[in-house]
Amino acid sequence: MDLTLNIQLNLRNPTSDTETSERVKAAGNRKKAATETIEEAWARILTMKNSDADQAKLYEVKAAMQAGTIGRFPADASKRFSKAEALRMHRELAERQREETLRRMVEETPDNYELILTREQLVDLSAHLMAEDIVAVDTETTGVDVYTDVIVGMSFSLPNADRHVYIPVDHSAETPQLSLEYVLNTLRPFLQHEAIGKVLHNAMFDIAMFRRHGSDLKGVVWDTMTSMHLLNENENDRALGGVGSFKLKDLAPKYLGVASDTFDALFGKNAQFREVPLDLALVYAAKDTHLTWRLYQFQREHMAKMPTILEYYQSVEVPLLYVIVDLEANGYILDLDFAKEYGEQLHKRAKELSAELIATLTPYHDGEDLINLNSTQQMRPALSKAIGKELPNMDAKKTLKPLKGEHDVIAKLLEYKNITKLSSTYIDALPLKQNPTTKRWHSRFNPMGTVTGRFSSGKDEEDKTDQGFNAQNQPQEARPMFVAPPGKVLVGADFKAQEIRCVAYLSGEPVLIDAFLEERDPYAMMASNFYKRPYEEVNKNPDGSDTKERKQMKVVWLATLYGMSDYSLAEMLGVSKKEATEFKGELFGSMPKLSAWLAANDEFAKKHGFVWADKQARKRRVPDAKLKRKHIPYGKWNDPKYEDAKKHNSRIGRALRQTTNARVQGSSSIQTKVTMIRAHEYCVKKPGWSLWATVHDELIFEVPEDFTREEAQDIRNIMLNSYRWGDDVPNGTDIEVMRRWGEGIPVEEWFKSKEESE
DNA sequence: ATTCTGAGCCAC
DNA sequence: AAACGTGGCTCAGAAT
Repeated sequence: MDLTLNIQLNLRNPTSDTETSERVKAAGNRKKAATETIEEAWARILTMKNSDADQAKLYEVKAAMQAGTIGRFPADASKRFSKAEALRMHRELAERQREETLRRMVEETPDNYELILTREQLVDLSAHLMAEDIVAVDTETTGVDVYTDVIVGMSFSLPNADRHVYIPVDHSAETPQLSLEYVLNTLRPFLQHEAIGKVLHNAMFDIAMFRRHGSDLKGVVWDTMTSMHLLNENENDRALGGVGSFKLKDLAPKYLGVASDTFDALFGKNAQFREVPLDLALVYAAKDTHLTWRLYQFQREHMAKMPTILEYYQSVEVPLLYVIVDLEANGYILDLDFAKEYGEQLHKRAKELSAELIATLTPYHDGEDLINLNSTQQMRPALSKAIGKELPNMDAKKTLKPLKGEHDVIAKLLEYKNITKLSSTYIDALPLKQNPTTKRWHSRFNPMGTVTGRFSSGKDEEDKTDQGFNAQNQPQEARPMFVAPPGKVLVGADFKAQEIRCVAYLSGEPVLIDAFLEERDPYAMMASNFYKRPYEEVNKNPDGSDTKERKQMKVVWLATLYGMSDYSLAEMLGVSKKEATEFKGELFGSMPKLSAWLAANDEFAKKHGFVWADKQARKRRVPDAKLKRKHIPYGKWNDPKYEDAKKHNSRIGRALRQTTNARVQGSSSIQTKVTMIRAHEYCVKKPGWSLWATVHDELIFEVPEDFTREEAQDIRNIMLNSYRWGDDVPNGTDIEVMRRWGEGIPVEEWFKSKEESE
């Protein structure tokens, strides 16, 4: 209601022409009296130290004043003209522009945009929807919590009929509207029609929203947001030419040449769409599906030129959307008693440590206030003085840990940091994120959240409820908070050595392939090959622990996969750089096919500016790989003249480090996603079964606790056979059963102990 | 008062 | 010179 009033008020503009000219006149009169003219004031204000944003605003106001469109506020006119006043005038200017934009939007509403308000209109629309092949769909809601918020309207773009409609169902306008229930019932044949395609921007949100209101949205064939990720995963990155986001409003200007204002810019920050007047709601909402449709056509055309990507998108990423909606909706149960008890333990210990640390460090702290143990800025100088040694930074692993044995204060600080991180980020924070509607905890899994194709997990950009959390970085200590529902258990299945198997397949390296064929540990196999010693001897120590050689091989392996320099490798292994270089040289000398593959990845990227994931399903564009290195003469490294050259070269280095990793991580993510789709298909056929989570190389299921050996075997088959690395490299999996996350026993043991207790 | 950035650290 | 890939969250401190 507020907004409607505002708009009406503002259309009867308070700063009418006569008033404006009066103000201009008043300002002019006072100008003579003042010691400073407006021109002088502007000169003074514009030479002040203003931020870029402020400076731009100031110029806008100056131009508007000169054009006579805005004058000084009468209340301010007696005072000296200040920057603050100019900025207040800018706010009025911006507000007028906003109103003008809204007025124009309504005035210029295209003829084929229609508001659907009556049963007759809806019945007619329904018939036309059923005659379409593909329709663009969007919902307008009260918020982004798909378990709590409600639909206030929905829009559709019908390409065959050339119509773009908005159906308000819960706007606070006085105009009578159709009820949501009636609309959903009438449109159900369309919404649930598998063969009538649906195109959306961020489809997971709308699928979940429709489901919440009791109507599945079937037949989604394209998501302009996820497909944009596939077409340009760097769209987020302005340094690589992206627009900085994957929002429809940001993509439309770039790819369709259509200017598009954001919701916030048009309606204000915390505006509710249901308060937007219907004529305005129509043009805004219908434009959304119209743009979605046009973006779809554009994307479709471009992806068709990359048929392997198109095939992957349609057969994996699109079906996956439904899988993730289910996975997220299933959610988690947390053991709040566990969290409370554990949290109290942590607080108690943190308090003790905090008191001791403050007592020790206060004499070395310069500030007036008590030293803040969480501030690296305060802690570094104080701690340096306390131990009599200048610390370069406060990095726990690199800087503090090596000094732990010598200085009790550092040992205590490390324990303190550990505990406070654990409690503030996980143990205390998670219990507060329970969803008010479902009473469960729901994380977000973004299937296109990374540039390589892995999932990211966390909260929604637009989410103001603070209920989201990253489910993929829960530390070992926090995982037991997550418990299986009553009568169920969690079954975790990982891809054993997923990325190394992937490398074995992509490179064709026989040393690696043989390791997997013989079901041997690849690190031990590499160690055996490298040190020319028997496999058993380098695999496990007599006490069952991992050998030094195997551990070292794992470090080197991962280092290489991620493009680590010899310098860093030496640091990590505790040897000289020369030794590290030799070590790597010999190791990879013993695996020529792998070495050739690594080199080929870089060469390909240098030539083409991108690399492929498996089966050319996905590209990772690294345009910086094509740049030519700039020469920096010896001894000039610290010359400021070469700052840009250094930056330039480090971009190239970074791009080349990304190539191999992107191929491996990208291909592995495809394996995980395909397997998830198969796993989901299996779950929907089994009462009580659901997918619970995925953590990159791992799937976790929620299943009835009386699940059978046969069903466990089904899970194994799904893991091993849904996506294979060619014919030569077998997959591997370990399956475990848990009542609490992270406290698993091997599935065989689970069945054995069950039989024994019977 | 709100938003942004960097340091640091959790996961794979 | 920099030196390990992909993410997200919290806190401090600065910027707006």
